[in-house]
Amino acid sequence: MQEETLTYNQVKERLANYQLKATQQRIVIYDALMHLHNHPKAENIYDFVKTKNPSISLATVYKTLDTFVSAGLAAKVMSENGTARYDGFMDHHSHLYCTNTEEIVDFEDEQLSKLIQNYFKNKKIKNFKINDIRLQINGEKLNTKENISIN
Amino acid sequence: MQEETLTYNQVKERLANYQLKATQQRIVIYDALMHLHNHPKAENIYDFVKTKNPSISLATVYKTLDTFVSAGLAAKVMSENGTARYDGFMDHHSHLYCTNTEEIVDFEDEQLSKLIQNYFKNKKIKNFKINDIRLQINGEKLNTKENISIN
DNA sequence: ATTGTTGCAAAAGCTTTGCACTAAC
DNA sequence: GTTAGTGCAAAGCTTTTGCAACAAT
Repeated sequence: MQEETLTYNQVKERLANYQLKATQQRIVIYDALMHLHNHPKAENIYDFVKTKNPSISLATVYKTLDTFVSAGLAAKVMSENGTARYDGFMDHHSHLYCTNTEEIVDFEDEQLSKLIQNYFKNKKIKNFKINDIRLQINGEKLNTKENISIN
Repeated sequence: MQEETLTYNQVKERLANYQLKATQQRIVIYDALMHLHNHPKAENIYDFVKTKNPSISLATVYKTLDTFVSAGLAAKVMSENGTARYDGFMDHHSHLYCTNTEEIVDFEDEQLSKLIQNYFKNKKIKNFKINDIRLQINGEKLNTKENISIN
Protein backbone atom coordinates (compact mmCIF):
# COMPACT_ATOMS: atom_id res chain seq x y z
CA MET A 1 0.00 0.00 0.00
CA GLN A 2 1.19 3.48 -0.82
CA GLU A 3 2.25 5.35 2.26
CA GLU A 4 1.99 9.02 1.57
CA THR A 5 4.36 10.78 3.87
CA LEU A 6 4.69 14.41 3.08
CA THR A 7 6.91 16.93 4.66
CA TYR A 8 5.51 20.00 6.31
CA ASN A 9 6.42 22.08 3.29
CA GLN A 10 4.90 19.68 0.85
CA VAL A 11 1.61 19.86 2.70
CA LYS A 12 1.78 23.66 2.74
CA GLU A 13 2.38 23.64 -0.96
CA ARG A 14 -0.50 21.32 -1.61
CA LEU A 15 -2.84 23.49 0.40
CA ALA A 16 -1.59 26.53 -1.46
CA ASN A 17 -2.40 24.78 -4.73
CA TYR A 18 -5.95 24.68 -3.58
CA GLN A 19 -5.99 28.35 -2.55
CA LEU A 20 -6.14 27.40 1.10
CA LYS A 21 -4.26 29.18 3.82
CA ALA A 22 -1.81 26.81 5.40
CA THR A 23 -2.86 26.98 8.99
CA GLN A 24 -1.47 24.64 11.63
CA GLN A 25 -4.89 23.07 11.96
CA ARG A 26 -5.25 22.37 8.29
CA ILE A 27 -1.80 20.91 8.12
CA VAL A 28 -2.34 18.43 10.93
CA ILE A 29 -5.78 17.50 9.66
CA TYR A 30 -4.46 16.93 6.20
CA ASP A 31 -1.72 14.85 7.68
CA ALA A 32 -4.27 12.85 9.65
CA LEU A 33 -6.20 12.12 6.47
CA MET A 34 -3.04 10.81 4.88
CA HIS A 35 -2.39 8.51 7.81
CA LEU A 36 -5.80 7.27 8.73
CA HIS A 37 -6.86 4.93 5.99
CA ASN A 38 -9.94 3.64 7.74
CA HIS A 39 -12.44 6.21 6.62
CA PRO A 40 -12.31 7.94 9.95
CA LYS A 41 -15.14 9.99 11.32
CA ALA A 42 -14.57 13.57 12.41
CA GLU A 43 -14.10 12.42 15.99
CA ASN A 44 -11.36 9.94 15.03
CA ILE A 45 -9.53 12.66 13.19
CA TYR A 46 -9.99 14.94 16.16
CA ASP A 47 -8.44 12.36 18.47
CA PHE A 48 -5.54 11.88 16.11
CA VAL A 49 -4.74 15.56 15.63
CA LYS A 50 -5.08 16.37 19.32
CA THR A 51 -1.81 14.56 19.95
CA LYS A 52 -0.12 17.12 17.71
CA ASN A 53 -2.23 20.13 18.53
CA PRO A 54 -3.97 19.61 21.87
CA SER A 55 -5.90 22.85 21.69
CA ILE A 56 -7.61 22.18 18.39
CA SER A 57 -11.37 22.14 18.57
CA LEU A 58 -13.78 19.60 17.15
CA ALA A 59 -15.65 22.39 15.38
CA THR A 60 -12.47 23.26 13.51
CA VAL A 61 -12.08 19.67 12.48
CA TYR A 62 -15.58 19.70 11.05
CA LYS A 63 -15.10 23.03 9.33
CA THR A 64 -11.77 22.04 7.91
CA LEU A 65 -13.00 18.71 6.61
CA ASP A 66 -15.85 20.53 4.99
CA THR A 67 -13.41 22.93 3.40
CA PHE A 68 -11.32 20.06 2.11
CA VAL A 69 -14.35 18.36 0.64
CA SER A 70 -15.44 21.55 -1.11
CA ALA A 71 -11.94 22.06 -2.42
CA GLY A 72 -11.72 18.51 -3.65
CA LEU A 73 -8.95 17.46 -1.28
CA ALA A 74 -11.07 14.88 0.51
CA ALA A 75 -14.26 12.98 0.10
CA LYS A 76 -17.13 12.51 2.48
CA VAL A 77 -18.80 9.15 2.60
CA MET A 78 -21.98 8.46 4.48
CA SER A 79 -21.97 5.28 6.46
CA GLU A 80 -25.02 3.15 6.97
CA ASN A 81 -25.60 4.50 10.44
CA GLY A 82 -25.68 8.10 9.32
CA THR A 83 -22.32 9.38 10.43
CA ALA A 84 -19.95 11.00 8.01
CA ARG A 85 -16.68 9.31 7.21
CA TYR A 86 -13.83 11.03 5.47
CA ASP A 87 -11.41 9.86 2.90
CA GLY A 88 -8.24 11.61 1.79
CA PHE A 89 -7.67 9.55 -1.31
CA MET A 90 -9.43 11.15 -4.13
CA ASP A 91 -9.11 8.65 -6.91
CA HIS A 92 -12.48 7.27 -7.89
CA HIS A 93 -13.23 4.24 -5.92
CA SER A 94 -16.05 2.26 -4.49
CA HIS A 95 -16.58 0.88 -1.05
CA LEU A 96 -17.10 -2.43 0.58
CA TYR A 97 -19.25 -2.11 3.63
CA CYS A 98 -19.22 -4.85 6.23
CA THR A 99 -22.60 -5.05 7.90
CA ASN A 100 -21.14 -6.77 10.94
CA THR A 101 -18.12 -4.71 11.83
CA GLU A 102 -19.20 -1.47 10.10
CA GLU A 103 -15.83 -1.37 8.44
CA ILE A 104 -15.58 0.46 5.17
CA VAL A 105 -12.91 -0.79 2.83
CA ASP A 106 -11.84 0.88 -0.36
CA PHE A 107 -12.45 -1.06 -3.46
CA GLU A 108 -10.93 -0.10 -6.72
CA ASP A 109 -11.31 -2.06 -9.86
CA GLU A 110 -10.30 -0.43 -13.08
CA GLN A 111 -11.80 -3.16 -15.20
CA LEU A 112 -15.19 -2.92 -13.55
CA SER A 113 -15.18 0.87 -13.73
CA LYS A 114 -14.52 0.71 -17.44
CA LEU A 115 -17.29 -1.83 -17.85
CA ILE A 116 -19.82 0.41 -16.15
CA GLN A 117 -18.62 3.56 -17.88
CA ASN A 118 -18.98 1.92 -21.24
CA TYR A 119 -22.40 0.73 -20.35
CA PHE A 120 -23.56 4.27 -19.70
CA LYS A 121 -21.98 5.56 -22.88
CA ASN A 122 -24.64 3.69 -24.75
CA LYS A 123 -27.50 3.89 -22.33
CA LYS A 124 -28.14 7.43 -21.23
CA ILE A 125 -30.43 8.43 -18.44
CA LYS A 126 -32.86 11.06 -19.59
CA ASN A 127 -32.67 14.44 -17.86
CA PHE A 128 -29.78 13.37 -15.69
CA LYS A 129 -26.11 14.17 -16.00
CA ILE A 130 -23.98 11.52 -14.34
CA ASN A 131 -21.05 12.95 -12.43
CA ASP A 132 -19.90 9.93 -10.53
CA ILE A 133 -20.83 6.30 -10.22
CA ARG A 134 -20.02 4.35 -7.13
CA LEU A 135 -20.63 0.82 -6.14
CA GLN A 136 -21.71 0.15 -2.64
CA ILE A 137 -21.01 -3.48 -1.98
CA ASN A 138 -22.60 -4.71 1.21
CA GLY A 139 -21.62 -7.97 2.75
CA GLU A 140 -19.75 -9.71 5.50
CA LYS A 141 -16.12 -10.02 6.30
CA LEU A 142 -15.46 -13.73 6.50
CA ASN A 143 -12.20 -14.23 8.28
CA THR A 144 -11.66 -11.62 10.92
CA LYS A 145 -7.95 -12.34 11.10
CA GLU A 146 -7.11 -11.88 7.47
CA ASN A 147 -7.76 -8.74 5.54
CA ILE A 148 -10.15 -8.25 2.72
CA SER A 149 -8.40 -8.15 -0.62
CA ILE A 150 -9.31 -8.23 -4.24
CA ASN A 151 -8.84 -11.40 -6.25
CA MET B 1 -45.70 2.62 -12.57
CA GLN B 2 -47.23 0.00 -10.37
CA GLU B 3 -49.63 1.51 -7.89
CA GLU B 4 -49.94 -0.81 -4.97
CA THR B 5 -53.28 -0.20 -3.38
CA LEU B 6 -54.06 -2.73 -0.74
CA THR B 7 -57.18 -3.08 1.30
CA TYR B 8 -57.07 -2.89 5.04
CA ASN B 9 -57.30 -6.66 5.27
CA GLN B 10 -54.60 -7.25 2.74
CA VAL B 11 -52.24 -5.12 4.77
CA LYS B 12 -53.18 -6.99 7.95
CA GLU B 13 -52.49 -10.23 6.20
CA ARG B 14 -49.16 -9.08 4.92
CA LEU B 15 -48.12 -7.99 8.39
CA ALA B 16 -49.26 -11.33 9.77
CA ASN B 17 -47.07 -13.06 7.21
CA TYR B 18 -44.15 -11.33 8.79
CA GLN B 19 -45.21 -12.27 12.32
CA LEU B 20 -46.07 -8.69 13.10
CA LYS B 21 -49.09 -7.65 15.10
CA ALA B 22 -51.40 -5.63 12.93
CA THR B 23 -51.65 -2.45 14.92
CA GLN B 24 -53.34 0.66 13.60
CA GLN B 25 -50.00 2.40 13.55
CA ARG B 26 -48.29 -0.28 11.53
CA ILE B 27 -51.13 -0.37 9.08
CA VAL B 28 -51.08 3.34 8.35
CA ILE B 29 -47.29 3.42 8.18
CA TYR B 30 -47.25 0.51 5.80
CA ASP B 31 -49.85 2.26 3.76
CA ALA B 32 -47.76 5.44 3.75
CA LEU B 33 -44.78 3.51 2.43
CA MET B 34 -46.92 2.20 -0.39
CA HIS B 35 -48.04 5.68 -1.32
CA LEU B 36 -44.93 7.76 -0.85
CA HIS B 37 -42.57 6.84 -3.62
CA ASN B 38 -40.09 9.58 -2.93
CA HIS B 39 -37.89 7.85 -0.41
CA PRO B 40 -39.48 9.76 2.44
CA LYS B 41 -37.73 10.41 5.69
CA ALA B 42 -39.34 9.46 8.97
CA GLU B 43 -40.73 12.95 9.34
CA ASN B 44 -42.45 12.85 5.94
CA ILE B 45 -44.06 9.56 6.83
CA TYR B 46 -45.07 11.02 10.17
CA ASP B 47 -46.78 13.95 8.45
CA PHE B 48 -48.55 11.62 6.08
CA VAL B 49 -49.85 9.23 8.70
CA LYS B 50 -50.94 11.98 11.06
CA THR B 51 -53.79 12.79 8.70
CA LYS B 52 -55.11 9.29 9.35
CA ASN B 53 -54.02 8.89 12.94
CA PRO B 54 -53.43 12.32 14.48
CA SER B 55 -52.25 10.94 17.80
CA ILE B 56 -49.44 8.82 16.43
CA SER B 57 -46.01 9.72 17.71
CA LEU B 58 -42.83 10.26 15.79
CA ALA B 59 -41.07 7.74 18.01
CA THR B 60 -43.56 5.12 16.90
CA VAL B 61 -42.85 5.95 13.30
CA TYR B 62 -39.15 5.41 13.89
CA LYS B 63 -39.70 2.20 15.81
CA THR B 64 -42.09 0.85 13.25
CA LEU B 65 -39.87 1.65 10.31
CA ASP B 66 -37.06 -0.06 12.12
CA THR B 67 -39.27 -3.09 12.65
CA PHE B 68 -40.19 -3.14 8.98
CA VAL B 69 -36.57 -2.93 7.94
CA SER B 70 -35.61 -5.80 10.24
CA ALA B 71 -38.50 -7.86 8.95
CA GLY B 72 -37.58 -7.15 5.36
CA LEU B 73 -40.71 -5.17 4.57
CA ALA B 74 -38.88 -1.96 3.85
CA ALA B 75 -35.41 -0.70 3.14
CA LYS B 76 -33.45 2.10 4.71
CA VAL B 77 -31.28 4.24 2.50
CA MET B 78 -28.85 6.79 3.79
CA SER B 79 -28.88 10.05 1.94
CA GLU B 80 -25.82 12.17 1.41
CA ASN B 81 -26.74 14.53 4.18
CA GLY B 82 -27.00 11.80 6.77
CA THR B 83 -30.73 11.42 7.17
CA ALA B 84 -32.41 8.09 6.72
CA ARG B 85 -34.82 7.61 3.87
CA TYR B 86 -37.20 4.72 3.62
CA ASP B 87 -38.36 2.67 0.75
CA GLY B 88 -41.24 0.22 0.68
CA PHE B 89 -40.30 -1.45 -2.58
CA MET B 90 -38.05 -4.26 -1.85
CA ASP B 91 -36.86 -5.36 -5.24
CA HIS B 92 -33.14 -4.80 -5.65
CA HIS B 93 -32.51 -1.48 -7.13
CA SER B 94 -30.00 1.30 -7.21
CA HIS B 95 -30.40 4.99 -6.71
CA LEU B 96 -29.80 8.13 -8.60
CA TYR B 97 -28.93 10.95 -6.30
CA CYS B 98 -29.29 14.52 -7.46
CA THR B 99 -26.72 16.70 -5.75
CA ASN B 100 -28.77 19.83 -6.38
CA THR B 101 -32.27 18.91 -5.33
CA GLU B 102 -31.32 16.02 -3.02
CA GLU B 103 -33.88 13.90 -4.79
CA ILE B 104 -33.36 10.18 -4.74
CA VAL B 105 -34.76 8.35 -7.72
CA ASP B 106 -34.99 4.61 -8.05
CA PHE B 107 -32.95 3.15 -10.78
CA GLU B 108 -33.46 -0.38 -11.91
CA ASP B 109 -31.63 -1.90 -14.79
CA GLU B 110 -31.79 -5.63 -15.17
CA GLN B 111 -29.15 -5.68 -17.85
CA LEU B 112 -26.64 -3.76 -15.79
CA SER B 113 -27.33 -5.86 -12.70
CA LYS B 114 -26.63 -9.00 -14.67
CA LEU B 115 -23.45 -7.49 -16.03
CA ILE B 116 -22.15 -6.73 -12.56
CA GLN B 117 -23.28 -10.02 -11.08
CA ASN B 118 -21.48 -11.90 -13.81
CA TYR B 119 -18.40 -9.87 -13.25
CA PHE B 120 -18.26 -10.93 -9.61
CA LYS B 121 -18.88 -14.54 -10.45
CA ASN B 122 -15.42 -14.61 -11.92
CA LYS B 123 -13.67 -12.12 -9.73
CA LYS B 124 -14.17 -12.92 -6.09
CA ILE B 125 -13.21 -10.64 -3.24
CA LYS B 126 -11.08 -12.46 -0.70
CA ASN B 127 -12.53 -12.79 2.78
CA PHE B 128 -15.71 -11.02 1.86
CA LYS B 129 -19.13 -12.42 1.15
CA ILE B 130 -21.14 -10.10 -1.05
CA ASN B 131 -24.76 -9.82 -0.04
CA ASP B 132 -25.89 -6.92 -2.12
CA ILE B 133 -24.43 -4.60 -4.71
CA ARG B 134 -25.85 -1.18 -5.29
CA LEU B 135 -24.91 1.57 -7.58
CA GLN B 136 -24.98 5.05 -6.27
CA ILE B 137 -25.12 7.33 -9.25
CA ASN B 138 -24.50 10.94 -8.36
CA GLY B 139 -25.26 13.71 -10.75
CA GLU B 140 -27.57 16.52 -11.65
CA LYS B 141 -31.12 16.65 -12.81
CA LEU B 142 -31.05 18.59 -16.03
CA ASN B 143 -34.53 19.71 -16.81
CA THR B 144 -36.44 20.48 -13.67
CA LYS B 145 -39.77 20.28 -15.43
CA GLU B 146 -39.42 16.83 -16.91
CA ASN B 147 -38.79 13.74 -14.89
CA ILE B 148 -35.74 11.60 -14.91
CA SER B 149 -36.23 8.41 -16.87
CA ILE B 150 -34.16 5.60 -18.16
CA ASN B 151 -33.31 5.44 -21.83
C1' DA C 1 -54.35 -12.96 30.45
C1' DT C 2 -50.22 -12.32 28.21
C1' DT C 3 -47.25 -10.24 25.35
C1' DG C 4 -45.74 -6.89 22.55
C1' DT C 5 -46.58 -1.99 21.06
C1' DT C 6 -47.40 2.83 21.79
C1' DG C 7 -46.72 7.63 23.30
C1' DC C 8 -44.38 10.74 25.87
C1' DA C 9 -40.65 13.34 27.18
C1' DA C 10 -36.06 13.19 27.93
C1' DA C 11 -31.50 12.25 26.26
C1' DA C 12 -28.11 10.99 23.07
C1' DG C 13 -25.23 11.64 19.04
C1' DC C 14 -23.52 14.13 15.37
C1' DT C 15 -23.03 18.42 13.16
C1' DT C 16 -23.60 23.42 12.54
C1' DT C 17 -23.60 28.20 14.00
C1' DG C 18 -22.41 32.90 15.78
C1' DC C 19 -19.12 35.58 17.37
C1' DA C 20 -14.96 37.44 19.49
C1' DC C 21 -10.12 36.34 19.11
C1' DT C 22 -6.21 35.13 16.43
C1' DA C 23 -3.14 33.86 12.76
C1' DA C 24 -1.89 33.88 7.85
C1' DC C 25 -1.00 36.38 3.97
C1' DG D 1 -3.37 45.81 7.81
C1' DT D 2 -6.68 42.95 5.92
C1' DT D 3 -8.87 38.87 5.36
C1' DA D 4 -9.92 34.51 6.58
C1' DG D 5 -9.72 30.75 10.11
C1' DT D 6 -10.15 29.24 14.93
C1' DG D 7 -12.18 28.01 19.44
C1' DC D 8 -15.83 28.08 22.42
C1' DA D 9 -20.23 27.16 23.93
C1' DA D 10 -24.72 26.96 22.53
C1' DA D 11 -28.17 25.31 19.56
C1' DG D 12 -29.93 22.24 15.85
C1' DC D 13 -31.51 18.20 13.93
C1' DT D 14 -32.27 13.38 13.63
C1' DT D 15 -32.72 9.37 16.10
C1' DT D 16 -32.95 6.45 20.31
C1' DT D 17 -34.41 5.17 24.94
C1' DG D 18 -37.02 4.03 29.23
C1' DC D 19 -41.13 3.34 31.03
C1' DA D 20 -46.03 3.39 32.21
C1' DA D 21 -50.34 2.93 29.72
C1' DC D 22 -52.50 0.36 26.25
C1' DA D 23 -54.01 -2.80 22.51
C1' DA D 24 -53.65 -7.11 19.92
C1' DT D 25 -53.64 -11.82 20.05
